[in-house]
Amino acid sequence: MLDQKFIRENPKSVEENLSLRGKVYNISQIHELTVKKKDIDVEISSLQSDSKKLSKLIGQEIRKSQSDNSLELISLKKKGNEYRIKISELEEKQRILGQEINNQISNLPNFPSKDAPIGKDESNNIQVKTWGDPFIGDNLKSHWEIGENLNLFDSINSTKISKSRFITLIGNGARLERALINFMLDEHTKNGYLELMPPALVNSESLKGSGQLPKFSNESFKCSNDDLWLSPTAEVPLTAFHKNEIIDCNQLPLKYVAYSPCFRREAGSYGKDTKGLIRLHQFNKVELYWFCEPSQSLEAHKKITSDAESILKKLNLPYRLVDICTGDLGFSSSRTFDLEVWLPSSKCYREISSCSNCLDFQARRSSIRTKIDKKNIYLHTLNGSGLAIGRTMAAILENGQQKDGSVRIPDALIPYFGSNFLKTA
RNA sequence: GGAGAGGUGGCUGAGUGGUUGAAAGCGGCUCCCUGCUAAGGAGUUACAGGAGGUAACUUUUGUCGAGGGUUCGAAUCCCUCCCUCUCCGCCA
Repeated sequence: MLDQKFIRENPKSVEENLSLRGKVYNISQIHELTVKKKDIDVEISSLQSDSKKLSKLIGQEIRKSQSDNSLELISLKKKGNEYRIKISELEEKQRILGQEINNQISNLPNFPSKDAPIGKDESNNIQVKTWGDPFIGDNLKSHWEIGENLNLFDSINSTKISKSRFITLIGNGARLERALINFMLDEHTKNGYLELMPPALVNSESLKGSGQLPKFSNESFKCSNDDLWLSPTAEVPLTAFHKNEIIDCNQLPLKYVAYSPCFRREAGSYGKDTKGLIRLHQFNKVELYWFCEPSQSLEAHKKITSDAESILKKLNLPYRLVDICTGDLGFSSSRTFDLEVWLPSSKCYREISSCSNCLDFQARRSSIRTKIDKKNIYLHTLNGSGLAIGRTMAAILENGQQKDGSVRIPDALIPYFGSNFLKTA
């Protein structure tokens, strides 16, 4: 959420900043509404002040005269009644305006960072660095072929259970998934993160708080009988964990790691990644999340990204770091670094982690603050996948594939998985 | 799902229509006293918004779970909702 006062006082600057996203934003209407609302706020405030004084006077008169229906009192009460009518009329206008403003501002994305590369879509993203040597060879199998050969997961039967884009992990596939979750959680907790296991169902407020609502209601699953949604990412419950709080600045930064199942409708992605583990309605993810003081967030962004990278390094998976351009930034983010893992079968890098600095955008929506120098200021929030489990499995299968059809398990994972190769049973 | 109880400031806890933004206590902060510590004394101590000021600050409004209503005036009366707790039932 952008600051309403800032919009009122700097409409031009708001438009310029938002337009970096490669789309024209016209906020003249919102601006006009905020100005109008301010005038009404001031008028109401002054009428209320008068009305309040009158009420006190009436109270004093009643006590003094021991009667509450003298001619003078009746006239004073009548005047009070006029105040009430006038104020309630204005309040109605104020309410409608406030709602409209809120509605419109909720649909505005965050300002892109000045440091983010300017561009209109993902073709303008910038590769910052690569790590490891991409595995290139002939006759390399896709992870879904490997999965089928080794009987690691099943999508056919899963459509019977649910529908397409669901998967059932089987035997060593399920075991590998579990090993990856435990491995990542252990690595991050060793690294100073506090583990949380939040609810998978979240209410509308929480989705608004992190930016998924109101604009992207189409992208999450909703429960029909309750105000609850299946969480699309642990970022949602983690943000909401501290909703409406003022956090002691001595406790900052707060660093959380959470495993959670994630649910996404993937509307509009028909025909994309229909095979394998890349794009599912339900997937597992280990998420990193920071709450920090504004002055720390640039540093925190580097740290959260390198914490996510450390997992890829330990798993010995080649990857690259991409600086997302202004036109490709997510709604809540001001700057995002994507980590993309090498997938030999498709000879390209695929997103496996997205590390974003949301500045105070989510904190303002969720009202999460801290007190610095006696002033309440909104915190900065950062999130990063550390990592998406399904895509990590896909990468391990493809990058670890051997000529004999087996898959080599990365050394770091062996203690968790229990053996060093995946073979046919 | 059935029955009951309850939601007040950082915490405990008073408060059923009129200077109550809210007693009292605890905690926090400032100052005083004291050789140190302990104890004692005085004061102070919520959040959000608006207006004015470069600022320190001044002023004003709203907020006693949330939203409505009654009234000149609501923490207090009425309605709706949410949440918490206890007991029973059901259940991983």
